[in-house]
Amino acid sequence: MIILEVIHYKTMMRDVEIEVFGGVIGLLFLVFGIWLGAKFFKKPSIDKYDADKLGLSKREIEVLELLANGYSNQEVADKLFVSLNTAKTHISNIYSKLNVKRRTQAVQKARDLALITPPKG
Amino acid sequence: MIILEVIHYKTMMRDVEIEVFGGVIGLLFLVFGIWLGAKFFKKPSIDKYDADKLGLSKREIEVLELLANGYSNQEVADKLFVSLNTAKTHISNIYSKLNVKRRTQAVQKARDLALITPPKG
DNA sequence: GACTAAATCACCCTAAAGGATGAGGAAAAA
DNA sequence: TTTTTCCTCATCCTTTAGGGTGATTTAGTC
Repeated sequence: MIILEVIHYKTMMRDVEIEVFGGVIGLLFLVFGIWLGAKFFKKPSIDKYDADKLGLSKREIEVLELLANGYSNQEVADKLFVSLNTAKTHISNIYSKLNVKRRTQAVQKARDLALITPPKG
Repeated sequence: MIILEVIHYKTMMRDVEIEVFGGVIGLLFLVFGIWLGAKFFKKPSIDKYDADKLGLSKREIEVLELLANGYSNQEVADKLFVSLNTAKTHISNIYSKLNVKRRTQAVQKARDLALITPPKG
């Protein structure tokens, strides 16, 4: 293994250099460890597969995320730079595809199916 | 620093021992890194928030649960065997106490504060 | 007993949400 | 190129949600 080879080569160095080297190696493992920790404990992103199965478009997922964050129709429209009518159309289409009748149900179903980013944490 | 002292002491060891030592040190940093990564990226476990601090009554928590399950005002009323007006009053009071303006925000906040039963698990 | 909080219900009104439908343009797929 | 999907916006209409206020009853507290 390359790293161990380098460690072996290090035996020719002076004492101060050895300590610095050890620190660098430790730092590398530390960074790698943090990366591993983040990889396995960080919240998962949206499941595009399920979204496709329900026929939800990219825009609709976007709207769904906003609904889950408590935005009103008008706020969704402002956020996406579209008219209120457009936002309402998207929302209505979402209800149809999710087979629900209200936004709270849509958000609930979206959470269950992991269609949206989970709540903060 | 203790670890660096140990690394220094290591210079008296034989080559094979050096490699093993390096692996151990790396492993320690790795574990520490994973711990760090988990600490900052893992979803924190929900501490049981004191509903009393928000002044939410038992009945209001009940209503909140129903809102989180996507019920309409009328359905909440039916579920609790009260009038629609009563349900609306409870809901309005909830909004005031949670300092929100819409039901989706109330549900969101209730989830964040673990005031209601989590969706799953 | 008086005080307080909680739960209940009512009426008024405005704002927001939702249903149905049509339609035009852009982009991708056939 | 034709078709289809998506995004966009619109109008009309109904239903639901929400804000404000006041009132009654009951249960627990001081």
